[in-house]
This record gives sequence, structure tokens and C-alpha cells, in this order.
Amino acid sequence: MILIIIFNSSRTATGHFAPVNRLRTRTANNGAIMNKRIADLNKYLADKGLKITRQREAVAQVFFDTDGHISAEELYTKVSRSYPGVGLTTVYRTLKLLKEAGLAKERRFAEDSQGVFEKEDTARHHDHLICTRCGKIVEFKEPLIEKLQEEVAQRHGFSVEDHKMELYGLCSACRTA
Amino acid sequence: MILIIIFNSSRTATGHFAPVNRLRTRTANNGAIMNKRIADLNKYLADKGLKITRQREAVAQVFFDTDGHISAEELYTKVSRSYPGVGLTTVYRTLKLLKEAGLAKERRFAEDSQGVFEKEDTARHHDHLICTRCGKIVEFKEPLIEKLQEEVAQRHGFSVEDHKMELYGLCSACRTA
DNA sequence: CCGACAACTGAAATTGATTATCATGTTCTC
DNA sequence: GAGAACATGATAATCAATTTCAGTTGTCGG
Repeated sequence: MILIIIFNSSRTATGHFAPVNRLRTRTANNGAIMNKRIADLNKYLADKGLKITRQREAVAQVFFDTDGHISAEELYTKVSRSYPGVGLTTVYRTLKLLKEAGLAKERRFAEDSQGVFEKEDTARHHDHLICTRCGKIVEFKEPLIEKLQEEVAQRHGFSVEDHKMELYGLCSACRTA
Repeated sequence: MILIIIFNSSRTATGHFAPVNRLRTRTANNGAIMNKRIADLNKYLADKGLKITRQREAVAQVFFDTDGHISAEELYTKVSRSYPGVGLTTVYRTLKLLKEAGLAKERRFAEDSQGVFEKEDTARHHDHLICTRCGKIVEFKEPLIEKLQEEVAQRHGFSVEDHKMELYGLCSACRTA
């Protein structure tokens, strides 16, 4: 005997069953705490005439709950644990939206590596020290350098919207080893 | 009637005829001015037990004759005009060698763009202002920022080997437009 | 609540820069 | 000048990221 129960699911053309219920009950819209960043994203989407979807909220929520740097692939894995049925494509697309909305920032520390993302508000105005041997990454702030950057830009008629500064070298552990 | 003349050519397995003579008579080794950078490259190759070849000299020569930034693809096109029969693969390989030899530096100004290369001695200790609208790139030097970078690194136990600093914004033309 | 339509989704295909493969060619050393 | 090691170039492979496309779902006006 074969018993098949399809309960409020969305069967896609390729045979995938999206766990709609689980996803829906967990999203911010349905009772959970709607944090400010999700609200910011939703506002951005509404302003642009884009749609607020379960998948976007799921990706955004997991992203906002993550500290430090995370790649699209890693985020996909992490999202899949809580909200299976969200595709890697959607993770990429949502990260792109988060960047556009000014909520995420993309970085790439090595030429041949994949991009990593971090929350814009914690990313703002900090730069990175990268150990070329062990890959260790240290974040730092240097307001004086920022000031000089502004001055240099002004001298050349530029207005600065963003900057990237990375220092490559050896950390103390690798230098003594 | 079919007449085939093969004149001191190197017929590869895929039917390509490399114009060996033309290439040879034009290389630095055969009478032309051997500039210092080519000599540096040759010394590097010799030290590493690698070989000095016509192709490597051709790519290096054209690269050294180029000012500013050039991509591997562009360099390939440019080399092909003077020295046809040099493959794109070899251009990539030679640029890699030039980097290792400390004669070239690779940069990547946009996340999704191809890498561009510039001569190391002109690249050293200068950074870039990039217009996010028109793509204009302005180079600048700011020794004071370098000094501060060293200090910051030291404070975190790092020794600086290299750095990357890019300021993104709008140039005067794009700002007023 | 309903319908319609534009936006969204995810799997698979595609892209594009770069690298690996491999059969043949070339350099350099003795 | 013989041989071993390295180099070459066409092609295939790689890999993150994007595009495609058929099917699905938000959103807005009634």
C-alpha cells in the first residue's frame, strides 16, 4: 500500500516539495520577533516594487543572525538547516538585494576565493589585516587614515562613497614560527 | 595540384604554424636592445632553472612597453599583432612568472572583472581612486597613509608585506553631470 | 475574497576568467 | 648534438556566479 499525503505544499515542476508550513510559521511575519533589519529589507523591497517572500526573509534572518564573514555557499548550507527548500540561486539573489539595500557588504580577501558577506553596519569603516601564511584576519579602525583618504580624494576632485583597504603580511605567530 | 611548403616552421599537432623566423629576429636576444627588465626576467628564470623562450620574451617585451593597466586578454591581443603564434595560455603563464619575479603586479578593481596587470616598479606604493560611474581610475600616493598603515599593523603584531587601498566614489565630471 | 499580472523560485544550463591536461616542441647542459 | 627537463598551445576542465525557464506566489485593484 502506498499512502501519499500532500499537505499545503507547493510541488514544483521538478518534483521538489517546499516545506511551506514550517517555513511560514517561522518567518518574522507570523508572530516571531520582526527585527529592525528585516523591517529595513522589507521597506527597501516595497519601495522598489519587489516582493516580500518567505525565502528572502529566511535568508536575511539567518544572515543577520550571523557574525563575521560568511560566503554565499556557507549561508546556503546554514539556511538549509532551518529552512530547507531555499535554493542557492535565491541566496545569491537575496545577498545582492541586501547589498543594494545597504544592509550587507561583500568582500573578497584573496584573488581566487569566493566572496564573503558581512552586515553593513558592523562592516562600516573597518578594514582588515590579513596574514598571508595562516589566513588570519584582524579587523581594525583608523579614523585618521579615513580622514586622509577624504583629503586625497578631494584633492583629485573625487567624493568618496566607499573604500577598501587591506594590509597583507605575517601575523606575530607566523613571523616567529 | 596542391603545393605545401613548410619553411623552418614548427607544425603543432593541431595544425598551427608558428612563425618562428619572424619571432626570432625580433626578440631581444637577436640584436635588439635588451632592456633591463627583460634581463631581470631572464635572471629570475635562470635562477629558478626555467627556460628563456621566444614566447616569454615576446610577452614580457610587449608588457614592459605598455603603460598603465592591461588585462591578460588585451595583452594577448597586443602580443599577437607583433608576435602571432603566442597562445593566451602562455600569456597567463608569463604574467604569473612576472609577478613571481616581482616585475608585475595584479589588480582587480571590480568584483566580477578580469584581473589587470601593471609594472611593479611603477605600481609600487601607489593606490587608486575609482569612479563608480564612469570607471575612471586615478592613481595617487600618500606616504602618510602608508606610515599609519605600518603603525596599525605593528599594533596588531603584523608585519606589512603588501597593501591594497582603493577609494570608490564619483569623479568631478560625474558628480556635476 | 478574486483575478490578474508582475515578480519570484529553484534546477539546470551557461558564462567567463583562469588553470590543468597532454601531445608535441624547444632549450640548455654536458 | 643528445637527452632530459621544461615550455607551448589547443582544448578541456574548473568554479563561483549568473541566466534561463517553466511553474509558483505576492500584491494590488476591485
